[in-house]
Amino acid sequence: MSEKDKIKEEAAEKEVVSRNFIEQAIDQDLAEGVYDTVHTRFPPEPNGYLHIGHAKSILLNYGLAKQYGGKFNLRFDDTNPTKEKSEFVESIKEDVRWLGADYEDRLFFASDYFEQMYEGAVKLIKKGKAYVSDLTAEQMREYRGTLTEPGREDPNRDRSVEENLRLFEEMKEGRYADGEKTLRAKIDMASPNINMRDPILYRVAHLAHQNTGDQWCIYPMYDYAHPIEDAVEGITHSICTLEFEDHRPLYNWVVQELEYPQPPRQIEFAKMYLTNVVTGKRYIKKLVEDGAVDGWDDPRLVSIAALRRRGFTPEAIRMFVDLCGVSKANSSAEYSMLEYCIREDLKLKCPRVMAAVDPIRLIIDNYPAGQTEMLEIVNNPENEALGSRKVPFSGELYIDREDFMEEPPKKYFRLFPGNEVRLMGAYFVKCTDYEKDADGRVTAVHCTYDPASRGGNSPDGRKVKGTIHWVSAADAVRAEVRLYENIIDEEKGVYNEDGSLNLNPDSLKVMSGCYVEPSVRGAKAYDRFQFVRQGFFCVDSKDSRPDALVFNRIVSLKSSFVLPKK
RNA sequence: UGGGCUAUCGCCAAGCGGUAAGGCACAGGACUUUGACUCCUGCAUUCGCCGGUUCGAAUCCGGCUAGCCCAGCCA
Repeated sequence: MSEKDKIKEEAAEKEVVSRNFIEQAIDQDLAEGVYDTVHTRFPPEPNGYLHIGHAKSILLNYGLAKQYGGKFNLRFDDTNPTKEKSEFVESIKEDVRWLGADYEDRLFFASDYFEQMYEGAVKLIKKGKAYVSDLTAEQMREYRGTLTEPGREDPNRDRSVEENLRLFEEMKEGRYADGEKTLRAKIDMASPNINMRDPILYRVAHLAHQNTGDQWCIYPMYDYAHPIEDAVEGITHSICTLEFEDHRPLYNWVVQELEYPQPPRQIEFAKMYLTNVVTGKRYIKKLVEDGAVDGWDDPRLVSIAALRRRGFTPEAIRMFVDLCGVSKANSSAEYSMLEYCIREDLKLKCPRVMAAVDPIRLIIDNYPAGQTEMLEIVNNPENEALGSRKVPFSGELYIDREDFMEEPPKKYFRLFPGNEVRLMGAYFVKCTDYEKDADGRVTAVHCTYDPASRGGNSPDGRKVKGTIHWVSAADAVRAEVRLYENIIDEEKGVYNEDGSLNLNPDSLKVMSGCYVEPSVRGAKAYDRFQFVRQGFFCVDSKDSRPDALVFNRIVSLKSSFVLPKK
């Protein structure tokens, strides 16, 4: 009965899962009948690669649509041809799809609405709400005023509707050079909100656009274009980041003046990054140019492409985003939270296999010479569905260097002279001797095995404290394993005083002579494994070949074992 | 110094006037053929600060402090 109460309580707890402030706003809108559906969008400018920060926006928007039975659009905000490339629209589409944010057939481009935007501008001019300005960029800045002083009115502010119409038409026809004329909204030059001081709606730019080519030489500004894009697509909740809060009055001004029947509602949230990561385009560009990283998808980076290559799953990223939550407080999540998510996701999904990343030989002196036997080992003790495999065992194995010590500290319960351990899934072995090279480096460890302990248990009930992993030398698959640490030196923080990055010199360790058990032979790109006692690993999609496997360490296993310092 | 926003445990984050959820991290312990996993246990007499209202305040009011954003013909 107390058992029942517990279950009840747990169920109640689940019901009470709190809603974030955006969900609360949507609930209210729905309850009040402001909207009867939810339609969101992810509106990236195709000017670079997506990173973990974008994942939050994508998954938040997609998740909301799904949760409320609504729709989700992918829309490229391509209103500034100077920065945009079709290369980026392709990579963004790939990343969004990979993350699982299904926009179905709703892929849009802001540039598809250029005609409507133009007509909207004409409408504003006719309403006396917009005018053509002759001010240069520099003059514009002077007239704008400062944070504390109001701006001054544009000398062209009171041009007639007819003249504005003619001038704007001429802008469109290409009669003016870049920067010669702009179209401005007529709002309030004395507004304490600088965004409302007659913001520019259109600028002239004689430039080919990635989507519309040479069709246009005037391009709408974000503040004018974005509300139109949302309204045209029937977006109900336009979710963006905090820095646009000041733009909301302008957003509302546009949809109101253009008289859209069901204006969308802009809601801002705080973007969240990870602590100690690099996301700045300039910085990453420099790392790539300097050869400090392998490219924009170097597994040490946190672009979506990098995370994918490292071996992260969309599920783990989704879990991470969910765990972080949504709020308006600027924050930065610790990397350990992401690590938790990927371990949690992979724990049951991956087969657990054995690999000697830094191998030394283990010779079983009393094992019949030339003999090999096949041992059946389960692939994942926590997930029977993954079945089992046969692993060859012989008298000469590889083990990891860390699993042997000549002079062990206290509480070390791996291999050392005289100590007995279990070879996982195989036999008990007792260390009898070891060999060193001229430099004093251990090259081989000798032991004897107990034939009665086959499978890993002794019939006499004898216990061992340590269990180590192994690979049969003659059957092992040679592989390269790449061990990653944060590319940033976490002790010092991301940036140096001069603005350069504090790089961690040990962020990449390439282990080239690793031995992996034969069951991984033929592993393909993105195949993931747990290397028992070590971590989760993923076949590198760029450099791995069937006959020369390359593994990326996605994340290590947690460990409370630390070797005491000598 | 104008405007906007934010402040709850090391990091996220609930809380919406009735007496501080949860997760990550961390620390103990149990279990263990992964020093993993799992399971227990611990982890904010206190909500940026100071006042006020109230029987009662993290929640309401006033004042202060700190941080973030805004003066692109970028988004």
